[in-house]
Parts: sequence; structure tokens; C-alpha cells
Amino acid sequence: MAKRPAKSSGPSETPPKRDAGEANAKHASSSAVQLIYDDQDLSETLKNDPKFNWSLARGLEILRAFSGRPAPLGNTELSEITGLPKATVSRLTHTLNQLGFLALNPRLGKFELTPAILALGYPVLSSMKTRALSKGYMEDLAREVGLTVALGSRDRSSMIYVDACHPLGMMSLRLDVGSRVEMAKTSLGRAFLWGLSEMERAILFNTFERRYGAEWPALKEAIESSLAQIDACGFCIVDGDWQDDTRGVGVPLFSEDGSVALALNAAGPRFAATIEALEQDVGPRLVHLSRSLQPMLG
Amino acid sequence: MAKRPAKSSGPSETPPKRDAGEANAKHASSSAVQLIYDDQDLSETLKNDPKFNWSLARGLEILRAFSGRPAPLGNTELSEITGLPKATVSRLTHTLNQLGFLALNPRLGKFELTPAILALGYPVLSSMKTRALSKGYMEDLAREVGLTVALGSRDRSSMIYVDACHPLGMMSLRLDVGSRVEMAKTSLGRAFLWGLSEMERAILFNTFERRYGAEWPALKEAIESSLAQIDACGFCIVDGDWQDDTRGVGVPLFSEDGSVALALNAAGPRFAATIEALEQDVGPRLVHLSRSLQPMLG
DNA sequence: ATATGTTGTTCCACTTAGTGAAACTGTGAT
DNA sequence: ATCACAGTTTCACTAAGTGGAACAACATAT
Repeated sequence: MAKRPAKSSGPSETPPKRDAGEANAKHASSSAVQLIYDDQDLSETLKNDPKFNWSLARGLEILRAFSGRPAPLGNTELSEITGLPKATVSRLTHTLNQLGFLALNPRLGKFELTPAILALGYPVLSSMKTRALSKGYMEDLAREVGLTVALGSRDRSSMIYVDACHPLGMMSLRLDVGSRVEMAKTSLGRAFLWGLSEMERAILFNTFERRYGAEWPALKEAIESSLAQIDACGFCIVDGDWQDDTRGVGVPLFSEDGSVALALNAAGPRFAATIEALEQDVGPRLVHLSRSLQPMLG
Repeated sequence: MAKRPAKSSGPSETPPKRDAGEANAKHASSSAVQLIYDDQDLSETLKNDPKFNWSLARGLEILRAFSGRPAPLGNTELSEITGLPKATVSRLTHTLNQLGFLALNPRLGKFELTPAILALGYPVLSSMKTRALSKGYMEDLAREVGLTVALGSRDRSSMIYVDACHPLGMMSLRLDVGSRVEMAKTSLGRAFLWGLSEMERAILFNTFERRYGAEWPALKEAIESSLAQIDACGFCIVDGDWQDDTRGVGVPLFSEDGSVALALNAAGPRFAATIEALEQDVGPRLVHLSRSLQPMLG
């Protein structure tokens, strides 16, 4: 995981609210909160926003806490992760449980997310025609090239998988609908970045700079070279920037009017794809897929 | 859609809270709220629960309001759907927007769900080994028989799609991850019902009775015959009970210890599958798939 | 231009709903 | 018994959230 900038890690906390007591020092397990919020000093801005409903934010924070943690979570753990006091967590989990979003695993006495949460996301998927259109081709491609083929969209400064197709054998890299990956370090993210306006990209670069700190200059260089590669041949290849053993190729997918912004990629462990294969075969095929999808968007 | 019981539709409202003013009569667009809550007088029970956080519930109600409505929603619409006052809705949407779960569509000036919602659901999907295991087989089956093959789990008294594979051509019946279907009327739901304990089933039957009213006796008969069919041959065929032109076949998928509770089905428009095909070919194949998956669960 | 019907935001007075420290309960382990 | 730890409940406090009503900001119609 990326090194953090040297600047004090204090200010960018979760939602401390009220007295901002330093009880949080004990809680707020370092990086977790940062990652979850995915955006710097959001809470700072919100602090004095009379329209902002903190109860709701806290409750959603509980749900977000399950991301990246496969195991069920108890109230105390949730309290540590979110930095919220035990009492509050207890009431929030109770509420989420009543609403059906959390279920108490009787074996462990801890909470798990339920499928009800999936229903919340359904409208996102169903309204995306691109998904339905591309699905078959993505499956075919995944099988033929032996890589995971994914369709992703943006959430703030990261990418979220909107669909993913795995080849039959592949058991590693099991990313799926809802997976969050770094925009700056993945072929998917960089392909997406390519399609943004100069200004939007600048804003994101700012965010990246703060997030990646010392790592940023090199990373920026890499991103720019990826963007240039897309200019040149329509796709970009990223090899190991995100995860050591992973490489992939990404292509942008934008509608004319900018109303739809997505990216496609194909990725897998190094042994599953030579750079040459990505360059000669997979890349061009993704570009082709993107081009044939393009006119149907908007 | 099912006829409602004759009993007054008043009591089972959303979260009216406080004075329970009859302003709601104007709002609360009939069936919507019922459907969303999926459970009778939940709010009644919660009314006096000091641990229950209504702000959180109201906020989630906003998110739920998007289900089943493809189009973006404005504050007023949301207010009508949820029965919440405009002012409150305005603040909740503002909060959800800040948190990145809602985005304001600048063209329409209305809110849409963002992919960030999908990230919330990811842990549910990723923790489900069954999904990864069955995916390939489901895809194959879908293509070979030309039907949508789905894996579903329970949320209260309905089923939620945890995965779905469509054959290449099929553009109708585009259900997908997160889709919610009626437990009582689908092959998926009835297969699931089969695996429950006598007691759990009784509880659900109660819920159904209240929900389906006059329709229930016939429906109950149909369910029981489906359960008997599963006893006899491992699958149940449902033809038109849910949607007129849709038929499908479902099989249960339970782990020994009961820790995993799922169901599989294959369904499509009538022209895509004869009853014979479902009986002779698709049903047995689903049963086979279920049996081979079974030992890997738990 | 003026009226009219929208939809979303902001006041403002009210008070209750939510909060968190600390005390309490329950369950296991030793 | 004793200790440790997870979860719940109590309780006093008050500010956070609420909702009615007034207010903008636009469209459309007249």
C-alpha cells in the first residue's frame, strides 16, 4: 500500500464530530478510515454543514466498514474501525439489522452484510445498457484470452467494477461487481482517466498527489505514459504498478456527449499474459470491442 | 401485481414517526412503500424502539426508493415516494450526495445512484465461494439451454439475485445481481422455500397470507405442489405464476449445516423453453449442478 | 409581461431523537 | 472465584434533526 505523505495524519479523520475528542487516537485503525473515505478532508468541509445528516453518514460508515474485510464484524471491531463509540455502534447495527441490511451470525455473534444490500445497487446495474450489450463479448473475450475482463466506472478517485468476466480456470484476482481498485495504478483507471477533461484530470491529479505523496512523481510519469499509449494505439498496458504480479490492458469507453463514462480492461497474473499478447492480441480486441459499443451509448 | 388484502392500508406505512400526521395520505404513492419495506408493520414495532435510529432509516429509504424506478428522481418525487417532507428529503439527498452515493444529473436536475453503492455490496459477493465455484457452470448452462441461469438468496420474504448468467441472444428478462423477485411466485423462491425448516416456512407463509390476501389460497396450493415436485425429482417448474410469459425451473442449494442457503434456477420466456425441455433436460442438469456444488459449501 | 405551477432551498421555533461516558450484564476462559 | 472482554443499557445533556411555512428560481402558459 502506498506510503502516505509526511504531513500529519491527524486532520483527515473519519467523522469525529462535536468535541473532536482525542479518544479517536485510540480508535481509528490507521489507514482503514482513509481508505474508506477515499477522499481527504471530507469531514472537515462537512463539519459546519447544517444540511449534513451525521446519523445517516455514521450508519453508512458502518456498512462501508465491511469492505475489504471478509470476516463478520462485531460491535467492538466496528467501533475500532469507524472510530465511533461503542454505544453508538450498538444502536446503528441494531438499526441496520432491523432494516435487514445486517444479519447477526449466530455462530460468531457478529454481523454480516446481507443480500439486501445488493438490491440497493441493482438500479445502477440495470440502468446501464452498456453492461447488457457488452456482457456476451466480454465473456467470450475472457475465455479466449484467459484473462479477467472487466467494465468499470468511477467513484470519486477510484474505479468500481460494474461487471467482470472470469475465464474458467482463474481463481486468483477474483474481482467482481462492486470491487474498488485504484484509478492511478490500474489499466482500467488510466483508460478512464484518458477520457476526462483536462480540468477533471487536474483535480484528480491533485487528489493523487496528496494521497501518494513521495510516490506521486513516478506514478504521474507512469500515468502520463499510459495516456500517451492510448493516444497512440487506443489501449494502455500496465504491468505490476497495482499489484506486483498483475498486468493488464485497458481501453476507454465514452459516449459522444459524455453522459456515459466507462472503461474496459483485461487483466490477470503475469504468467497468464505476455506483454506481447496484450499488445498484439488483447489490446486491439478490446479497442475493437470499445469501438463497436461506442455508437450504442449516449 | 398481487391484489392486496382488503384490510385498511393505513397502518402499514413507512416511517411516519412523531405525530403520525395524516399528511401522508397525500404522499406515499400506494403500493410503493409496501413493496420497499417488504415487511408488514415493521415501522409499528420500531416506533417505540429507543435503539432505532430513524435518521439512518430515512436515509436508506431514500436509496431504496430508486429500486424499480429506472429514471433519476428529484427531491419532490422522493418526497412523494417515501412520504417524507420535502425539507427532510432535501437534507438527506444532500448528505447522500456528499457521501458519493447519489449524483445529481445536471441535465435533469435529479438524483441518480452512483456505482459507489455497488462497492457496499461487494463484500456480500466476494465472501460467497459458491458464486465463484458455480459461475462457469452457470454460464455454460445458460448458453446451452438458452435460458437465464441465476443464483439467488433470501432477503426477508423475497429473493435477491446473487448472480445471473444470460444466454447470448436474450434481451428480455434482464434480471441481474441485486434483482428482487417474489419468493412465493418464482421457481427460485420455491426451491429456496423447500430447504427451510418447517417453522421458518410457516412464518413466511404468514407473511404471504397477509401480502397476497385473496390470492393466497391458490398460491399456497401452487407452492405446496412445487415443494412436492422437488421432493419427487429435485426441481420444481413454475410456469407463468410470476410473470405471464415466463417459465422456469428451480433447485435448492443448501449446505449440510445450514450455514449457506441458496437456490438456483433457469428461466426465460415461454417460447425459449418447452415444459418438456425443462423437465427432461434443464431440471436434471440444474439438480446435477446443485449436487456437485453441495459438498464444497459449508 | 404577468400570472401560474413547478421544484428545490432556507428559516426558524421546537423538542425529541441521538449521543457518549460510565455503569452494568453476560459469557468464557483460567 | 476471578479476570477479561464483548455488548447493552442507563442517564443527563443538548445540539442535531425535524417539518411547516415562507422563499427563491425557473419554466410554461396566457
